[in-house]
Amino acid sequence: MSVRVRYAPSPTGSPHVGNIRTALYNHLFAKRFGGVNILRIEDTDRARAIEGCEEDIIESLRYVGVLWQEGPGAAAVPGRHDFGPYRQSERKEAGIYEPHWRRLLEEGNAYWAFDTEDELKEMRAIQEANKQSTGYFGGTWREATPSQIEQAQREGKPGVVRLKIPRGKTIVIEDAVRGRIEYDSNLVDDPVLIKADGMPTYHFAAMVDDHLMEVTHIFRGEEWISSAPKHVTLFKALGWTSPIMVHLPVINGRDGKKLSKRHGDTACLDFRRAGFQGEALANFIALIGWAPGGDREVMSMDEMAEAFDIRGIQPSSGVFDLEKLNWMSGMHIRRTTPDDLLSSICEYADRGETEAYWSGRPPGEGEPNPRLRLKGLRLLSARAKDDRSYALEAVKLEQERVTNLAGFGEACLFFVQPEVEFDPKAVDKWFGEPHVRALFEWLLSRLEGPVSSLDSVEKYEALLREAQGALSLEKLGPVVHPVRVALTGKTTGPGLFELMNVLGKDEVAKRLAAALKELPS
RNA sequence: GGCCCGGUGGUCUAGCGGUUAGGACGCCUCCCUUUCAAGGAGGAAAUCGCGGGUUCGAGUCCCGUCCGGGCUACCA
Repeated sequence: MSVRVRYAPSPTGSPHVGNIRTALYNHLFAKRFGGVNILRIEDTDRARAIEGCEEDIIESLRYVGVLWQEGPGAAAVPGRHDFGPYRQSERKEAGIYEPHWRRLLEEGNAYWAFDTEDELKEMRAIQEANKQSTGYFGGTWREATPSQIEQAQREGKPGVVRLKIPRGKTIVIEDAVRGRIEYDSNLVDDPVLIKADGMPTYHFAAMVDDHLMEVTHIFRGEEWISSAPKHVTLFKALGWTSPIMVHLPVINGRDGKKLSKRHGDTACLDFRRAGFQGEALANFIALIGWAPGGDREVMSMDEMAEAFDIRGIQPSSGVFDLEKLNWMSGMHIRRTTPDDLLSSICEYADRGETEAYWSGRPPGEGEPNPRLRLKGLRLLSARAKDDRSYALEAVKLEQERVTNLAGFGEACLFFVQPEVEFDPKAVDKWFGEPHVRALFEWLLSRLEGPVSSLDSVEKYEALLREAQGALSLEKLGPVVHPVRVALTGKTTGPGLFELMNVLGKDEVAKRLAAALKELPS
């Protein structure tokens, strides 16, 4: 039987990295075994539904490179059996669930219950007072007679359908990650299958859909593990075989607590806004909770799919370590071809959310200066439009010292800004040296004079070495460093000769002249 | 409270009865070098949560215990 898996989010918020990791595992697993990945929207809770959420889900998936062959946003394949619709609200409307719960009722595996909210609350209070487990273990309705039920219905009481969990048994679940887990069925309460508004609950809809959609493996968060006995009971009652369950460990924040807003970026799309490439994020989150064989870490989506194996999934929870993401992101930046990289940078720079993301951060304290970053990004993207090869050369020179798309903003800024913005510390460090004025003037005279063509890295190097000799300097450093500050405004960056070669003779001359004016008199 | 899951350096992890407990991020040192990175070579950092067993031998198996987490909804 071929593999069929599903990512089944409920549209209650923008998916965070933990959710997306689940989606990623589904994709990797399907891809590894040539199976199908399904996107199914679990929108059975009308009260919690958030408008526009489905778009966020789809965008998040596309961003990290998760593919799905069935469900909203999937391209229809002619001739293939369609298991849709793929939104549970639509499935409910289509009457897909009803025959199954009716059957459960008829066969005595489920029952109507008409407890009011207050009655339920009171029951729970009593259970708590008596230190019993809370939940619906029978109440007044599990063993109600048909006439009692009829009467309640006649009175128009709102009712729910509950699954009748068999008592006095051991319910066994086989988890692919943790192995065999046993539950005392007396401790498993009767879950609601159909709510009073007629909508199915997760417990019912998800399992019915998994069966109908011929799902073979259920990848889901660990938080579902304790309701798994309800699910296997349901499958059994319906005479269906349960898919293999794969419960995934949770991802925590730095402090070991569940990932939340106070950890900063947690939504998948936050990382797109921050400038991480989708594949880098995917690589990183895949490795929280899963280890491919060997010592491999930096992997493309294809490489991960090839290596993906449930046996490599960790049962223990993991921590989201931004430092390591940064490193991994840098590795992916280096693996990207310069041409693709430039395209990604421009796309990133041009996206509206980028500006919103960075301009909303306070300047200072942290490393990146949002103002310079945005300025660089904007200018670089503009430059790429009318002189792509220039922008490409700039990107190439910065490629190995930048860790994500956003970093090209400040890194490439000096290449594309009309006037260099000097870092005061760089100026303090080098422009005060006594030989600098003479150095700049010497270079300027050579550049403005009838020099032979300066069209290679080597020629720039030769020029600077000549300057070193002309000024009788022992080392090349005193030549290189001030010139670097003059041309870039900074003390760090690509090799000076390389960068001069990209800037070109005229621009170098212009900047040297401008720098001369910055020198203390 | 009850039930369930988890526990190897700060972090991600390898390990599947016998290893000097391996790798990666981060940190430190050195090399390379015009700076910063990248790259290379080293280093500090884990009595494998703790305590008992089983065994010639335990991170690996068993029990207990502690700590962390999840569930305990007509939410998913």
